[in-house]
Amino acid sequence: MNIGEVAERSGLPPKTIRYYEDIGLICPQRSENGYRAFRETDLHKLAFLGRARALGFSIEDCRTLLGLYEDETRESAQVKAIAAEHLSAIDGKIAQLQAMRETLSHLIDACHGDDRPDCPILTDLSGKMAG
Amino acid sequence: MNIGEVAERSGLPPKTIRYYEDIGLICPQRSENGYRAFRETDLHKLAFLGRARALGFSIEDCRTLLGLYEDETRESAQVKAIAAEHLSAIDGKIAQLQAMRETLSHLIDACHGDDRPDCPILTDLSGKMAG
DNA sequence: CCTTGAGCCTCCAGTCACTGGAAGCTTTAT
DNA sequence: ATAAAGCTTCCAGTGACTGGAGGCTCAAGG
Repeated sequence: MNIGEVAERSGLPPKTIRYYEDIGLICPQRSENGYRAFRETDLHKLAFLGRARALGFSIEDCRTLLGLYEDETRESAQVKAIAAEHLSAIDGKIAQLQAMRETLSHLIDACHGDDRPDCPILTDLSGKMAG
Repeated sequence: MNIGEVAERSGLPPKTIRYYEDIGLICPQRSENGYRAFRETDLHKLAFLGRARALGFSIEDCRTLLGLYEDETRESAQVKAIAAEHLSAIDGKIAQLQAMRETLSHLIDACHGDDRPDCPILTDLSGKMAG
C-alpha cells in the first residue's frame, strides 16, 4: 500500500502519517522506488492512533498505549491508569472552560450590543470593581 | 516602575510582559539605563490583557478588544460580537471534551484494571467492532 | 516515445502563546 | 570591592501537526 491508500483507509492525512513515522510511532518498509510500503499491521496501528488521538490522548500517551497493546504481558491496570489520568485532565479542562463560559455569558447578557460605546464587557476587563 | 513590580501587580510573568511588548500590545517607555519604564496606563493595559486571556480570548482578540477599549467611538455591538463568537467556540470545545469524556469513562468503567492483560480500552482502540 | 498529471519524496518554515536558558549589563546591599 | 538580584537581548523549544517548495516516479493518452 502507498501512503495515499493508507491515508484514505485510516482517515489520517498523509502529512500526519509521515509525521508519525518521523517520531517513531510507525516504521513502514520502503519499496525500491523509495515510496513507503505499508502493510496491514501499519494500517492497523495508524487506525489505533487515530482513535486514541480522537479521544484526546497525547502523542506520548499514544506511544505508551501502542506499546501496551503490543505487549502480551501487560496488565490492564497500566492501561486503566493512563486512561483515568487522561479523564481527570479532561475534567479539569471542562471545568475551566465552564468557568469561562459562565463569566462570559453573564457579561454578554449584560451588554446591550448596540451602537453606543458603553459596554459591561470592557468595563469588566478593565478591572472595575463594580457594585 | 520596572518590569518586576509590574509583573507582581499585574500577575503576569516578566517574560510574558516582554512578549506582549514584542508583539505590539504595549509600548512602555525606556529609562536611560535601557530598562523598561512602565506607567500606570501600561499596568492597566496589562491587567486588562491578563483578564481577557483568563477568559480564553486569543491574543488577536485581545488586541482588538484593547483597541475597542481605547476607542471612544466604539459600538458595544462590536465587543459583544467578539465575545459571542468566543463563547460559541468555548461551547464547541466543551461539547467535544464531553463527548471524549463520555466514551472514555465508559471504557474505564469496563476495564477491570488488574494484572491480567485483557483490556476493553485497548480492544476499543484497536478497532474491534464489538457485539 | 513524449507529455501531462497525479502521487510520492525530503526539507524547511509557520502555527499559538508563551517559556527556558545563555550571556552580559546595572543596581543594590553588604 | 564584591556578590546577588534584577534587568537586557537573543535563540531555541514546546505539541501536533500543516503548508509549501523543489524534485523524483508512475500511469495514461496521443
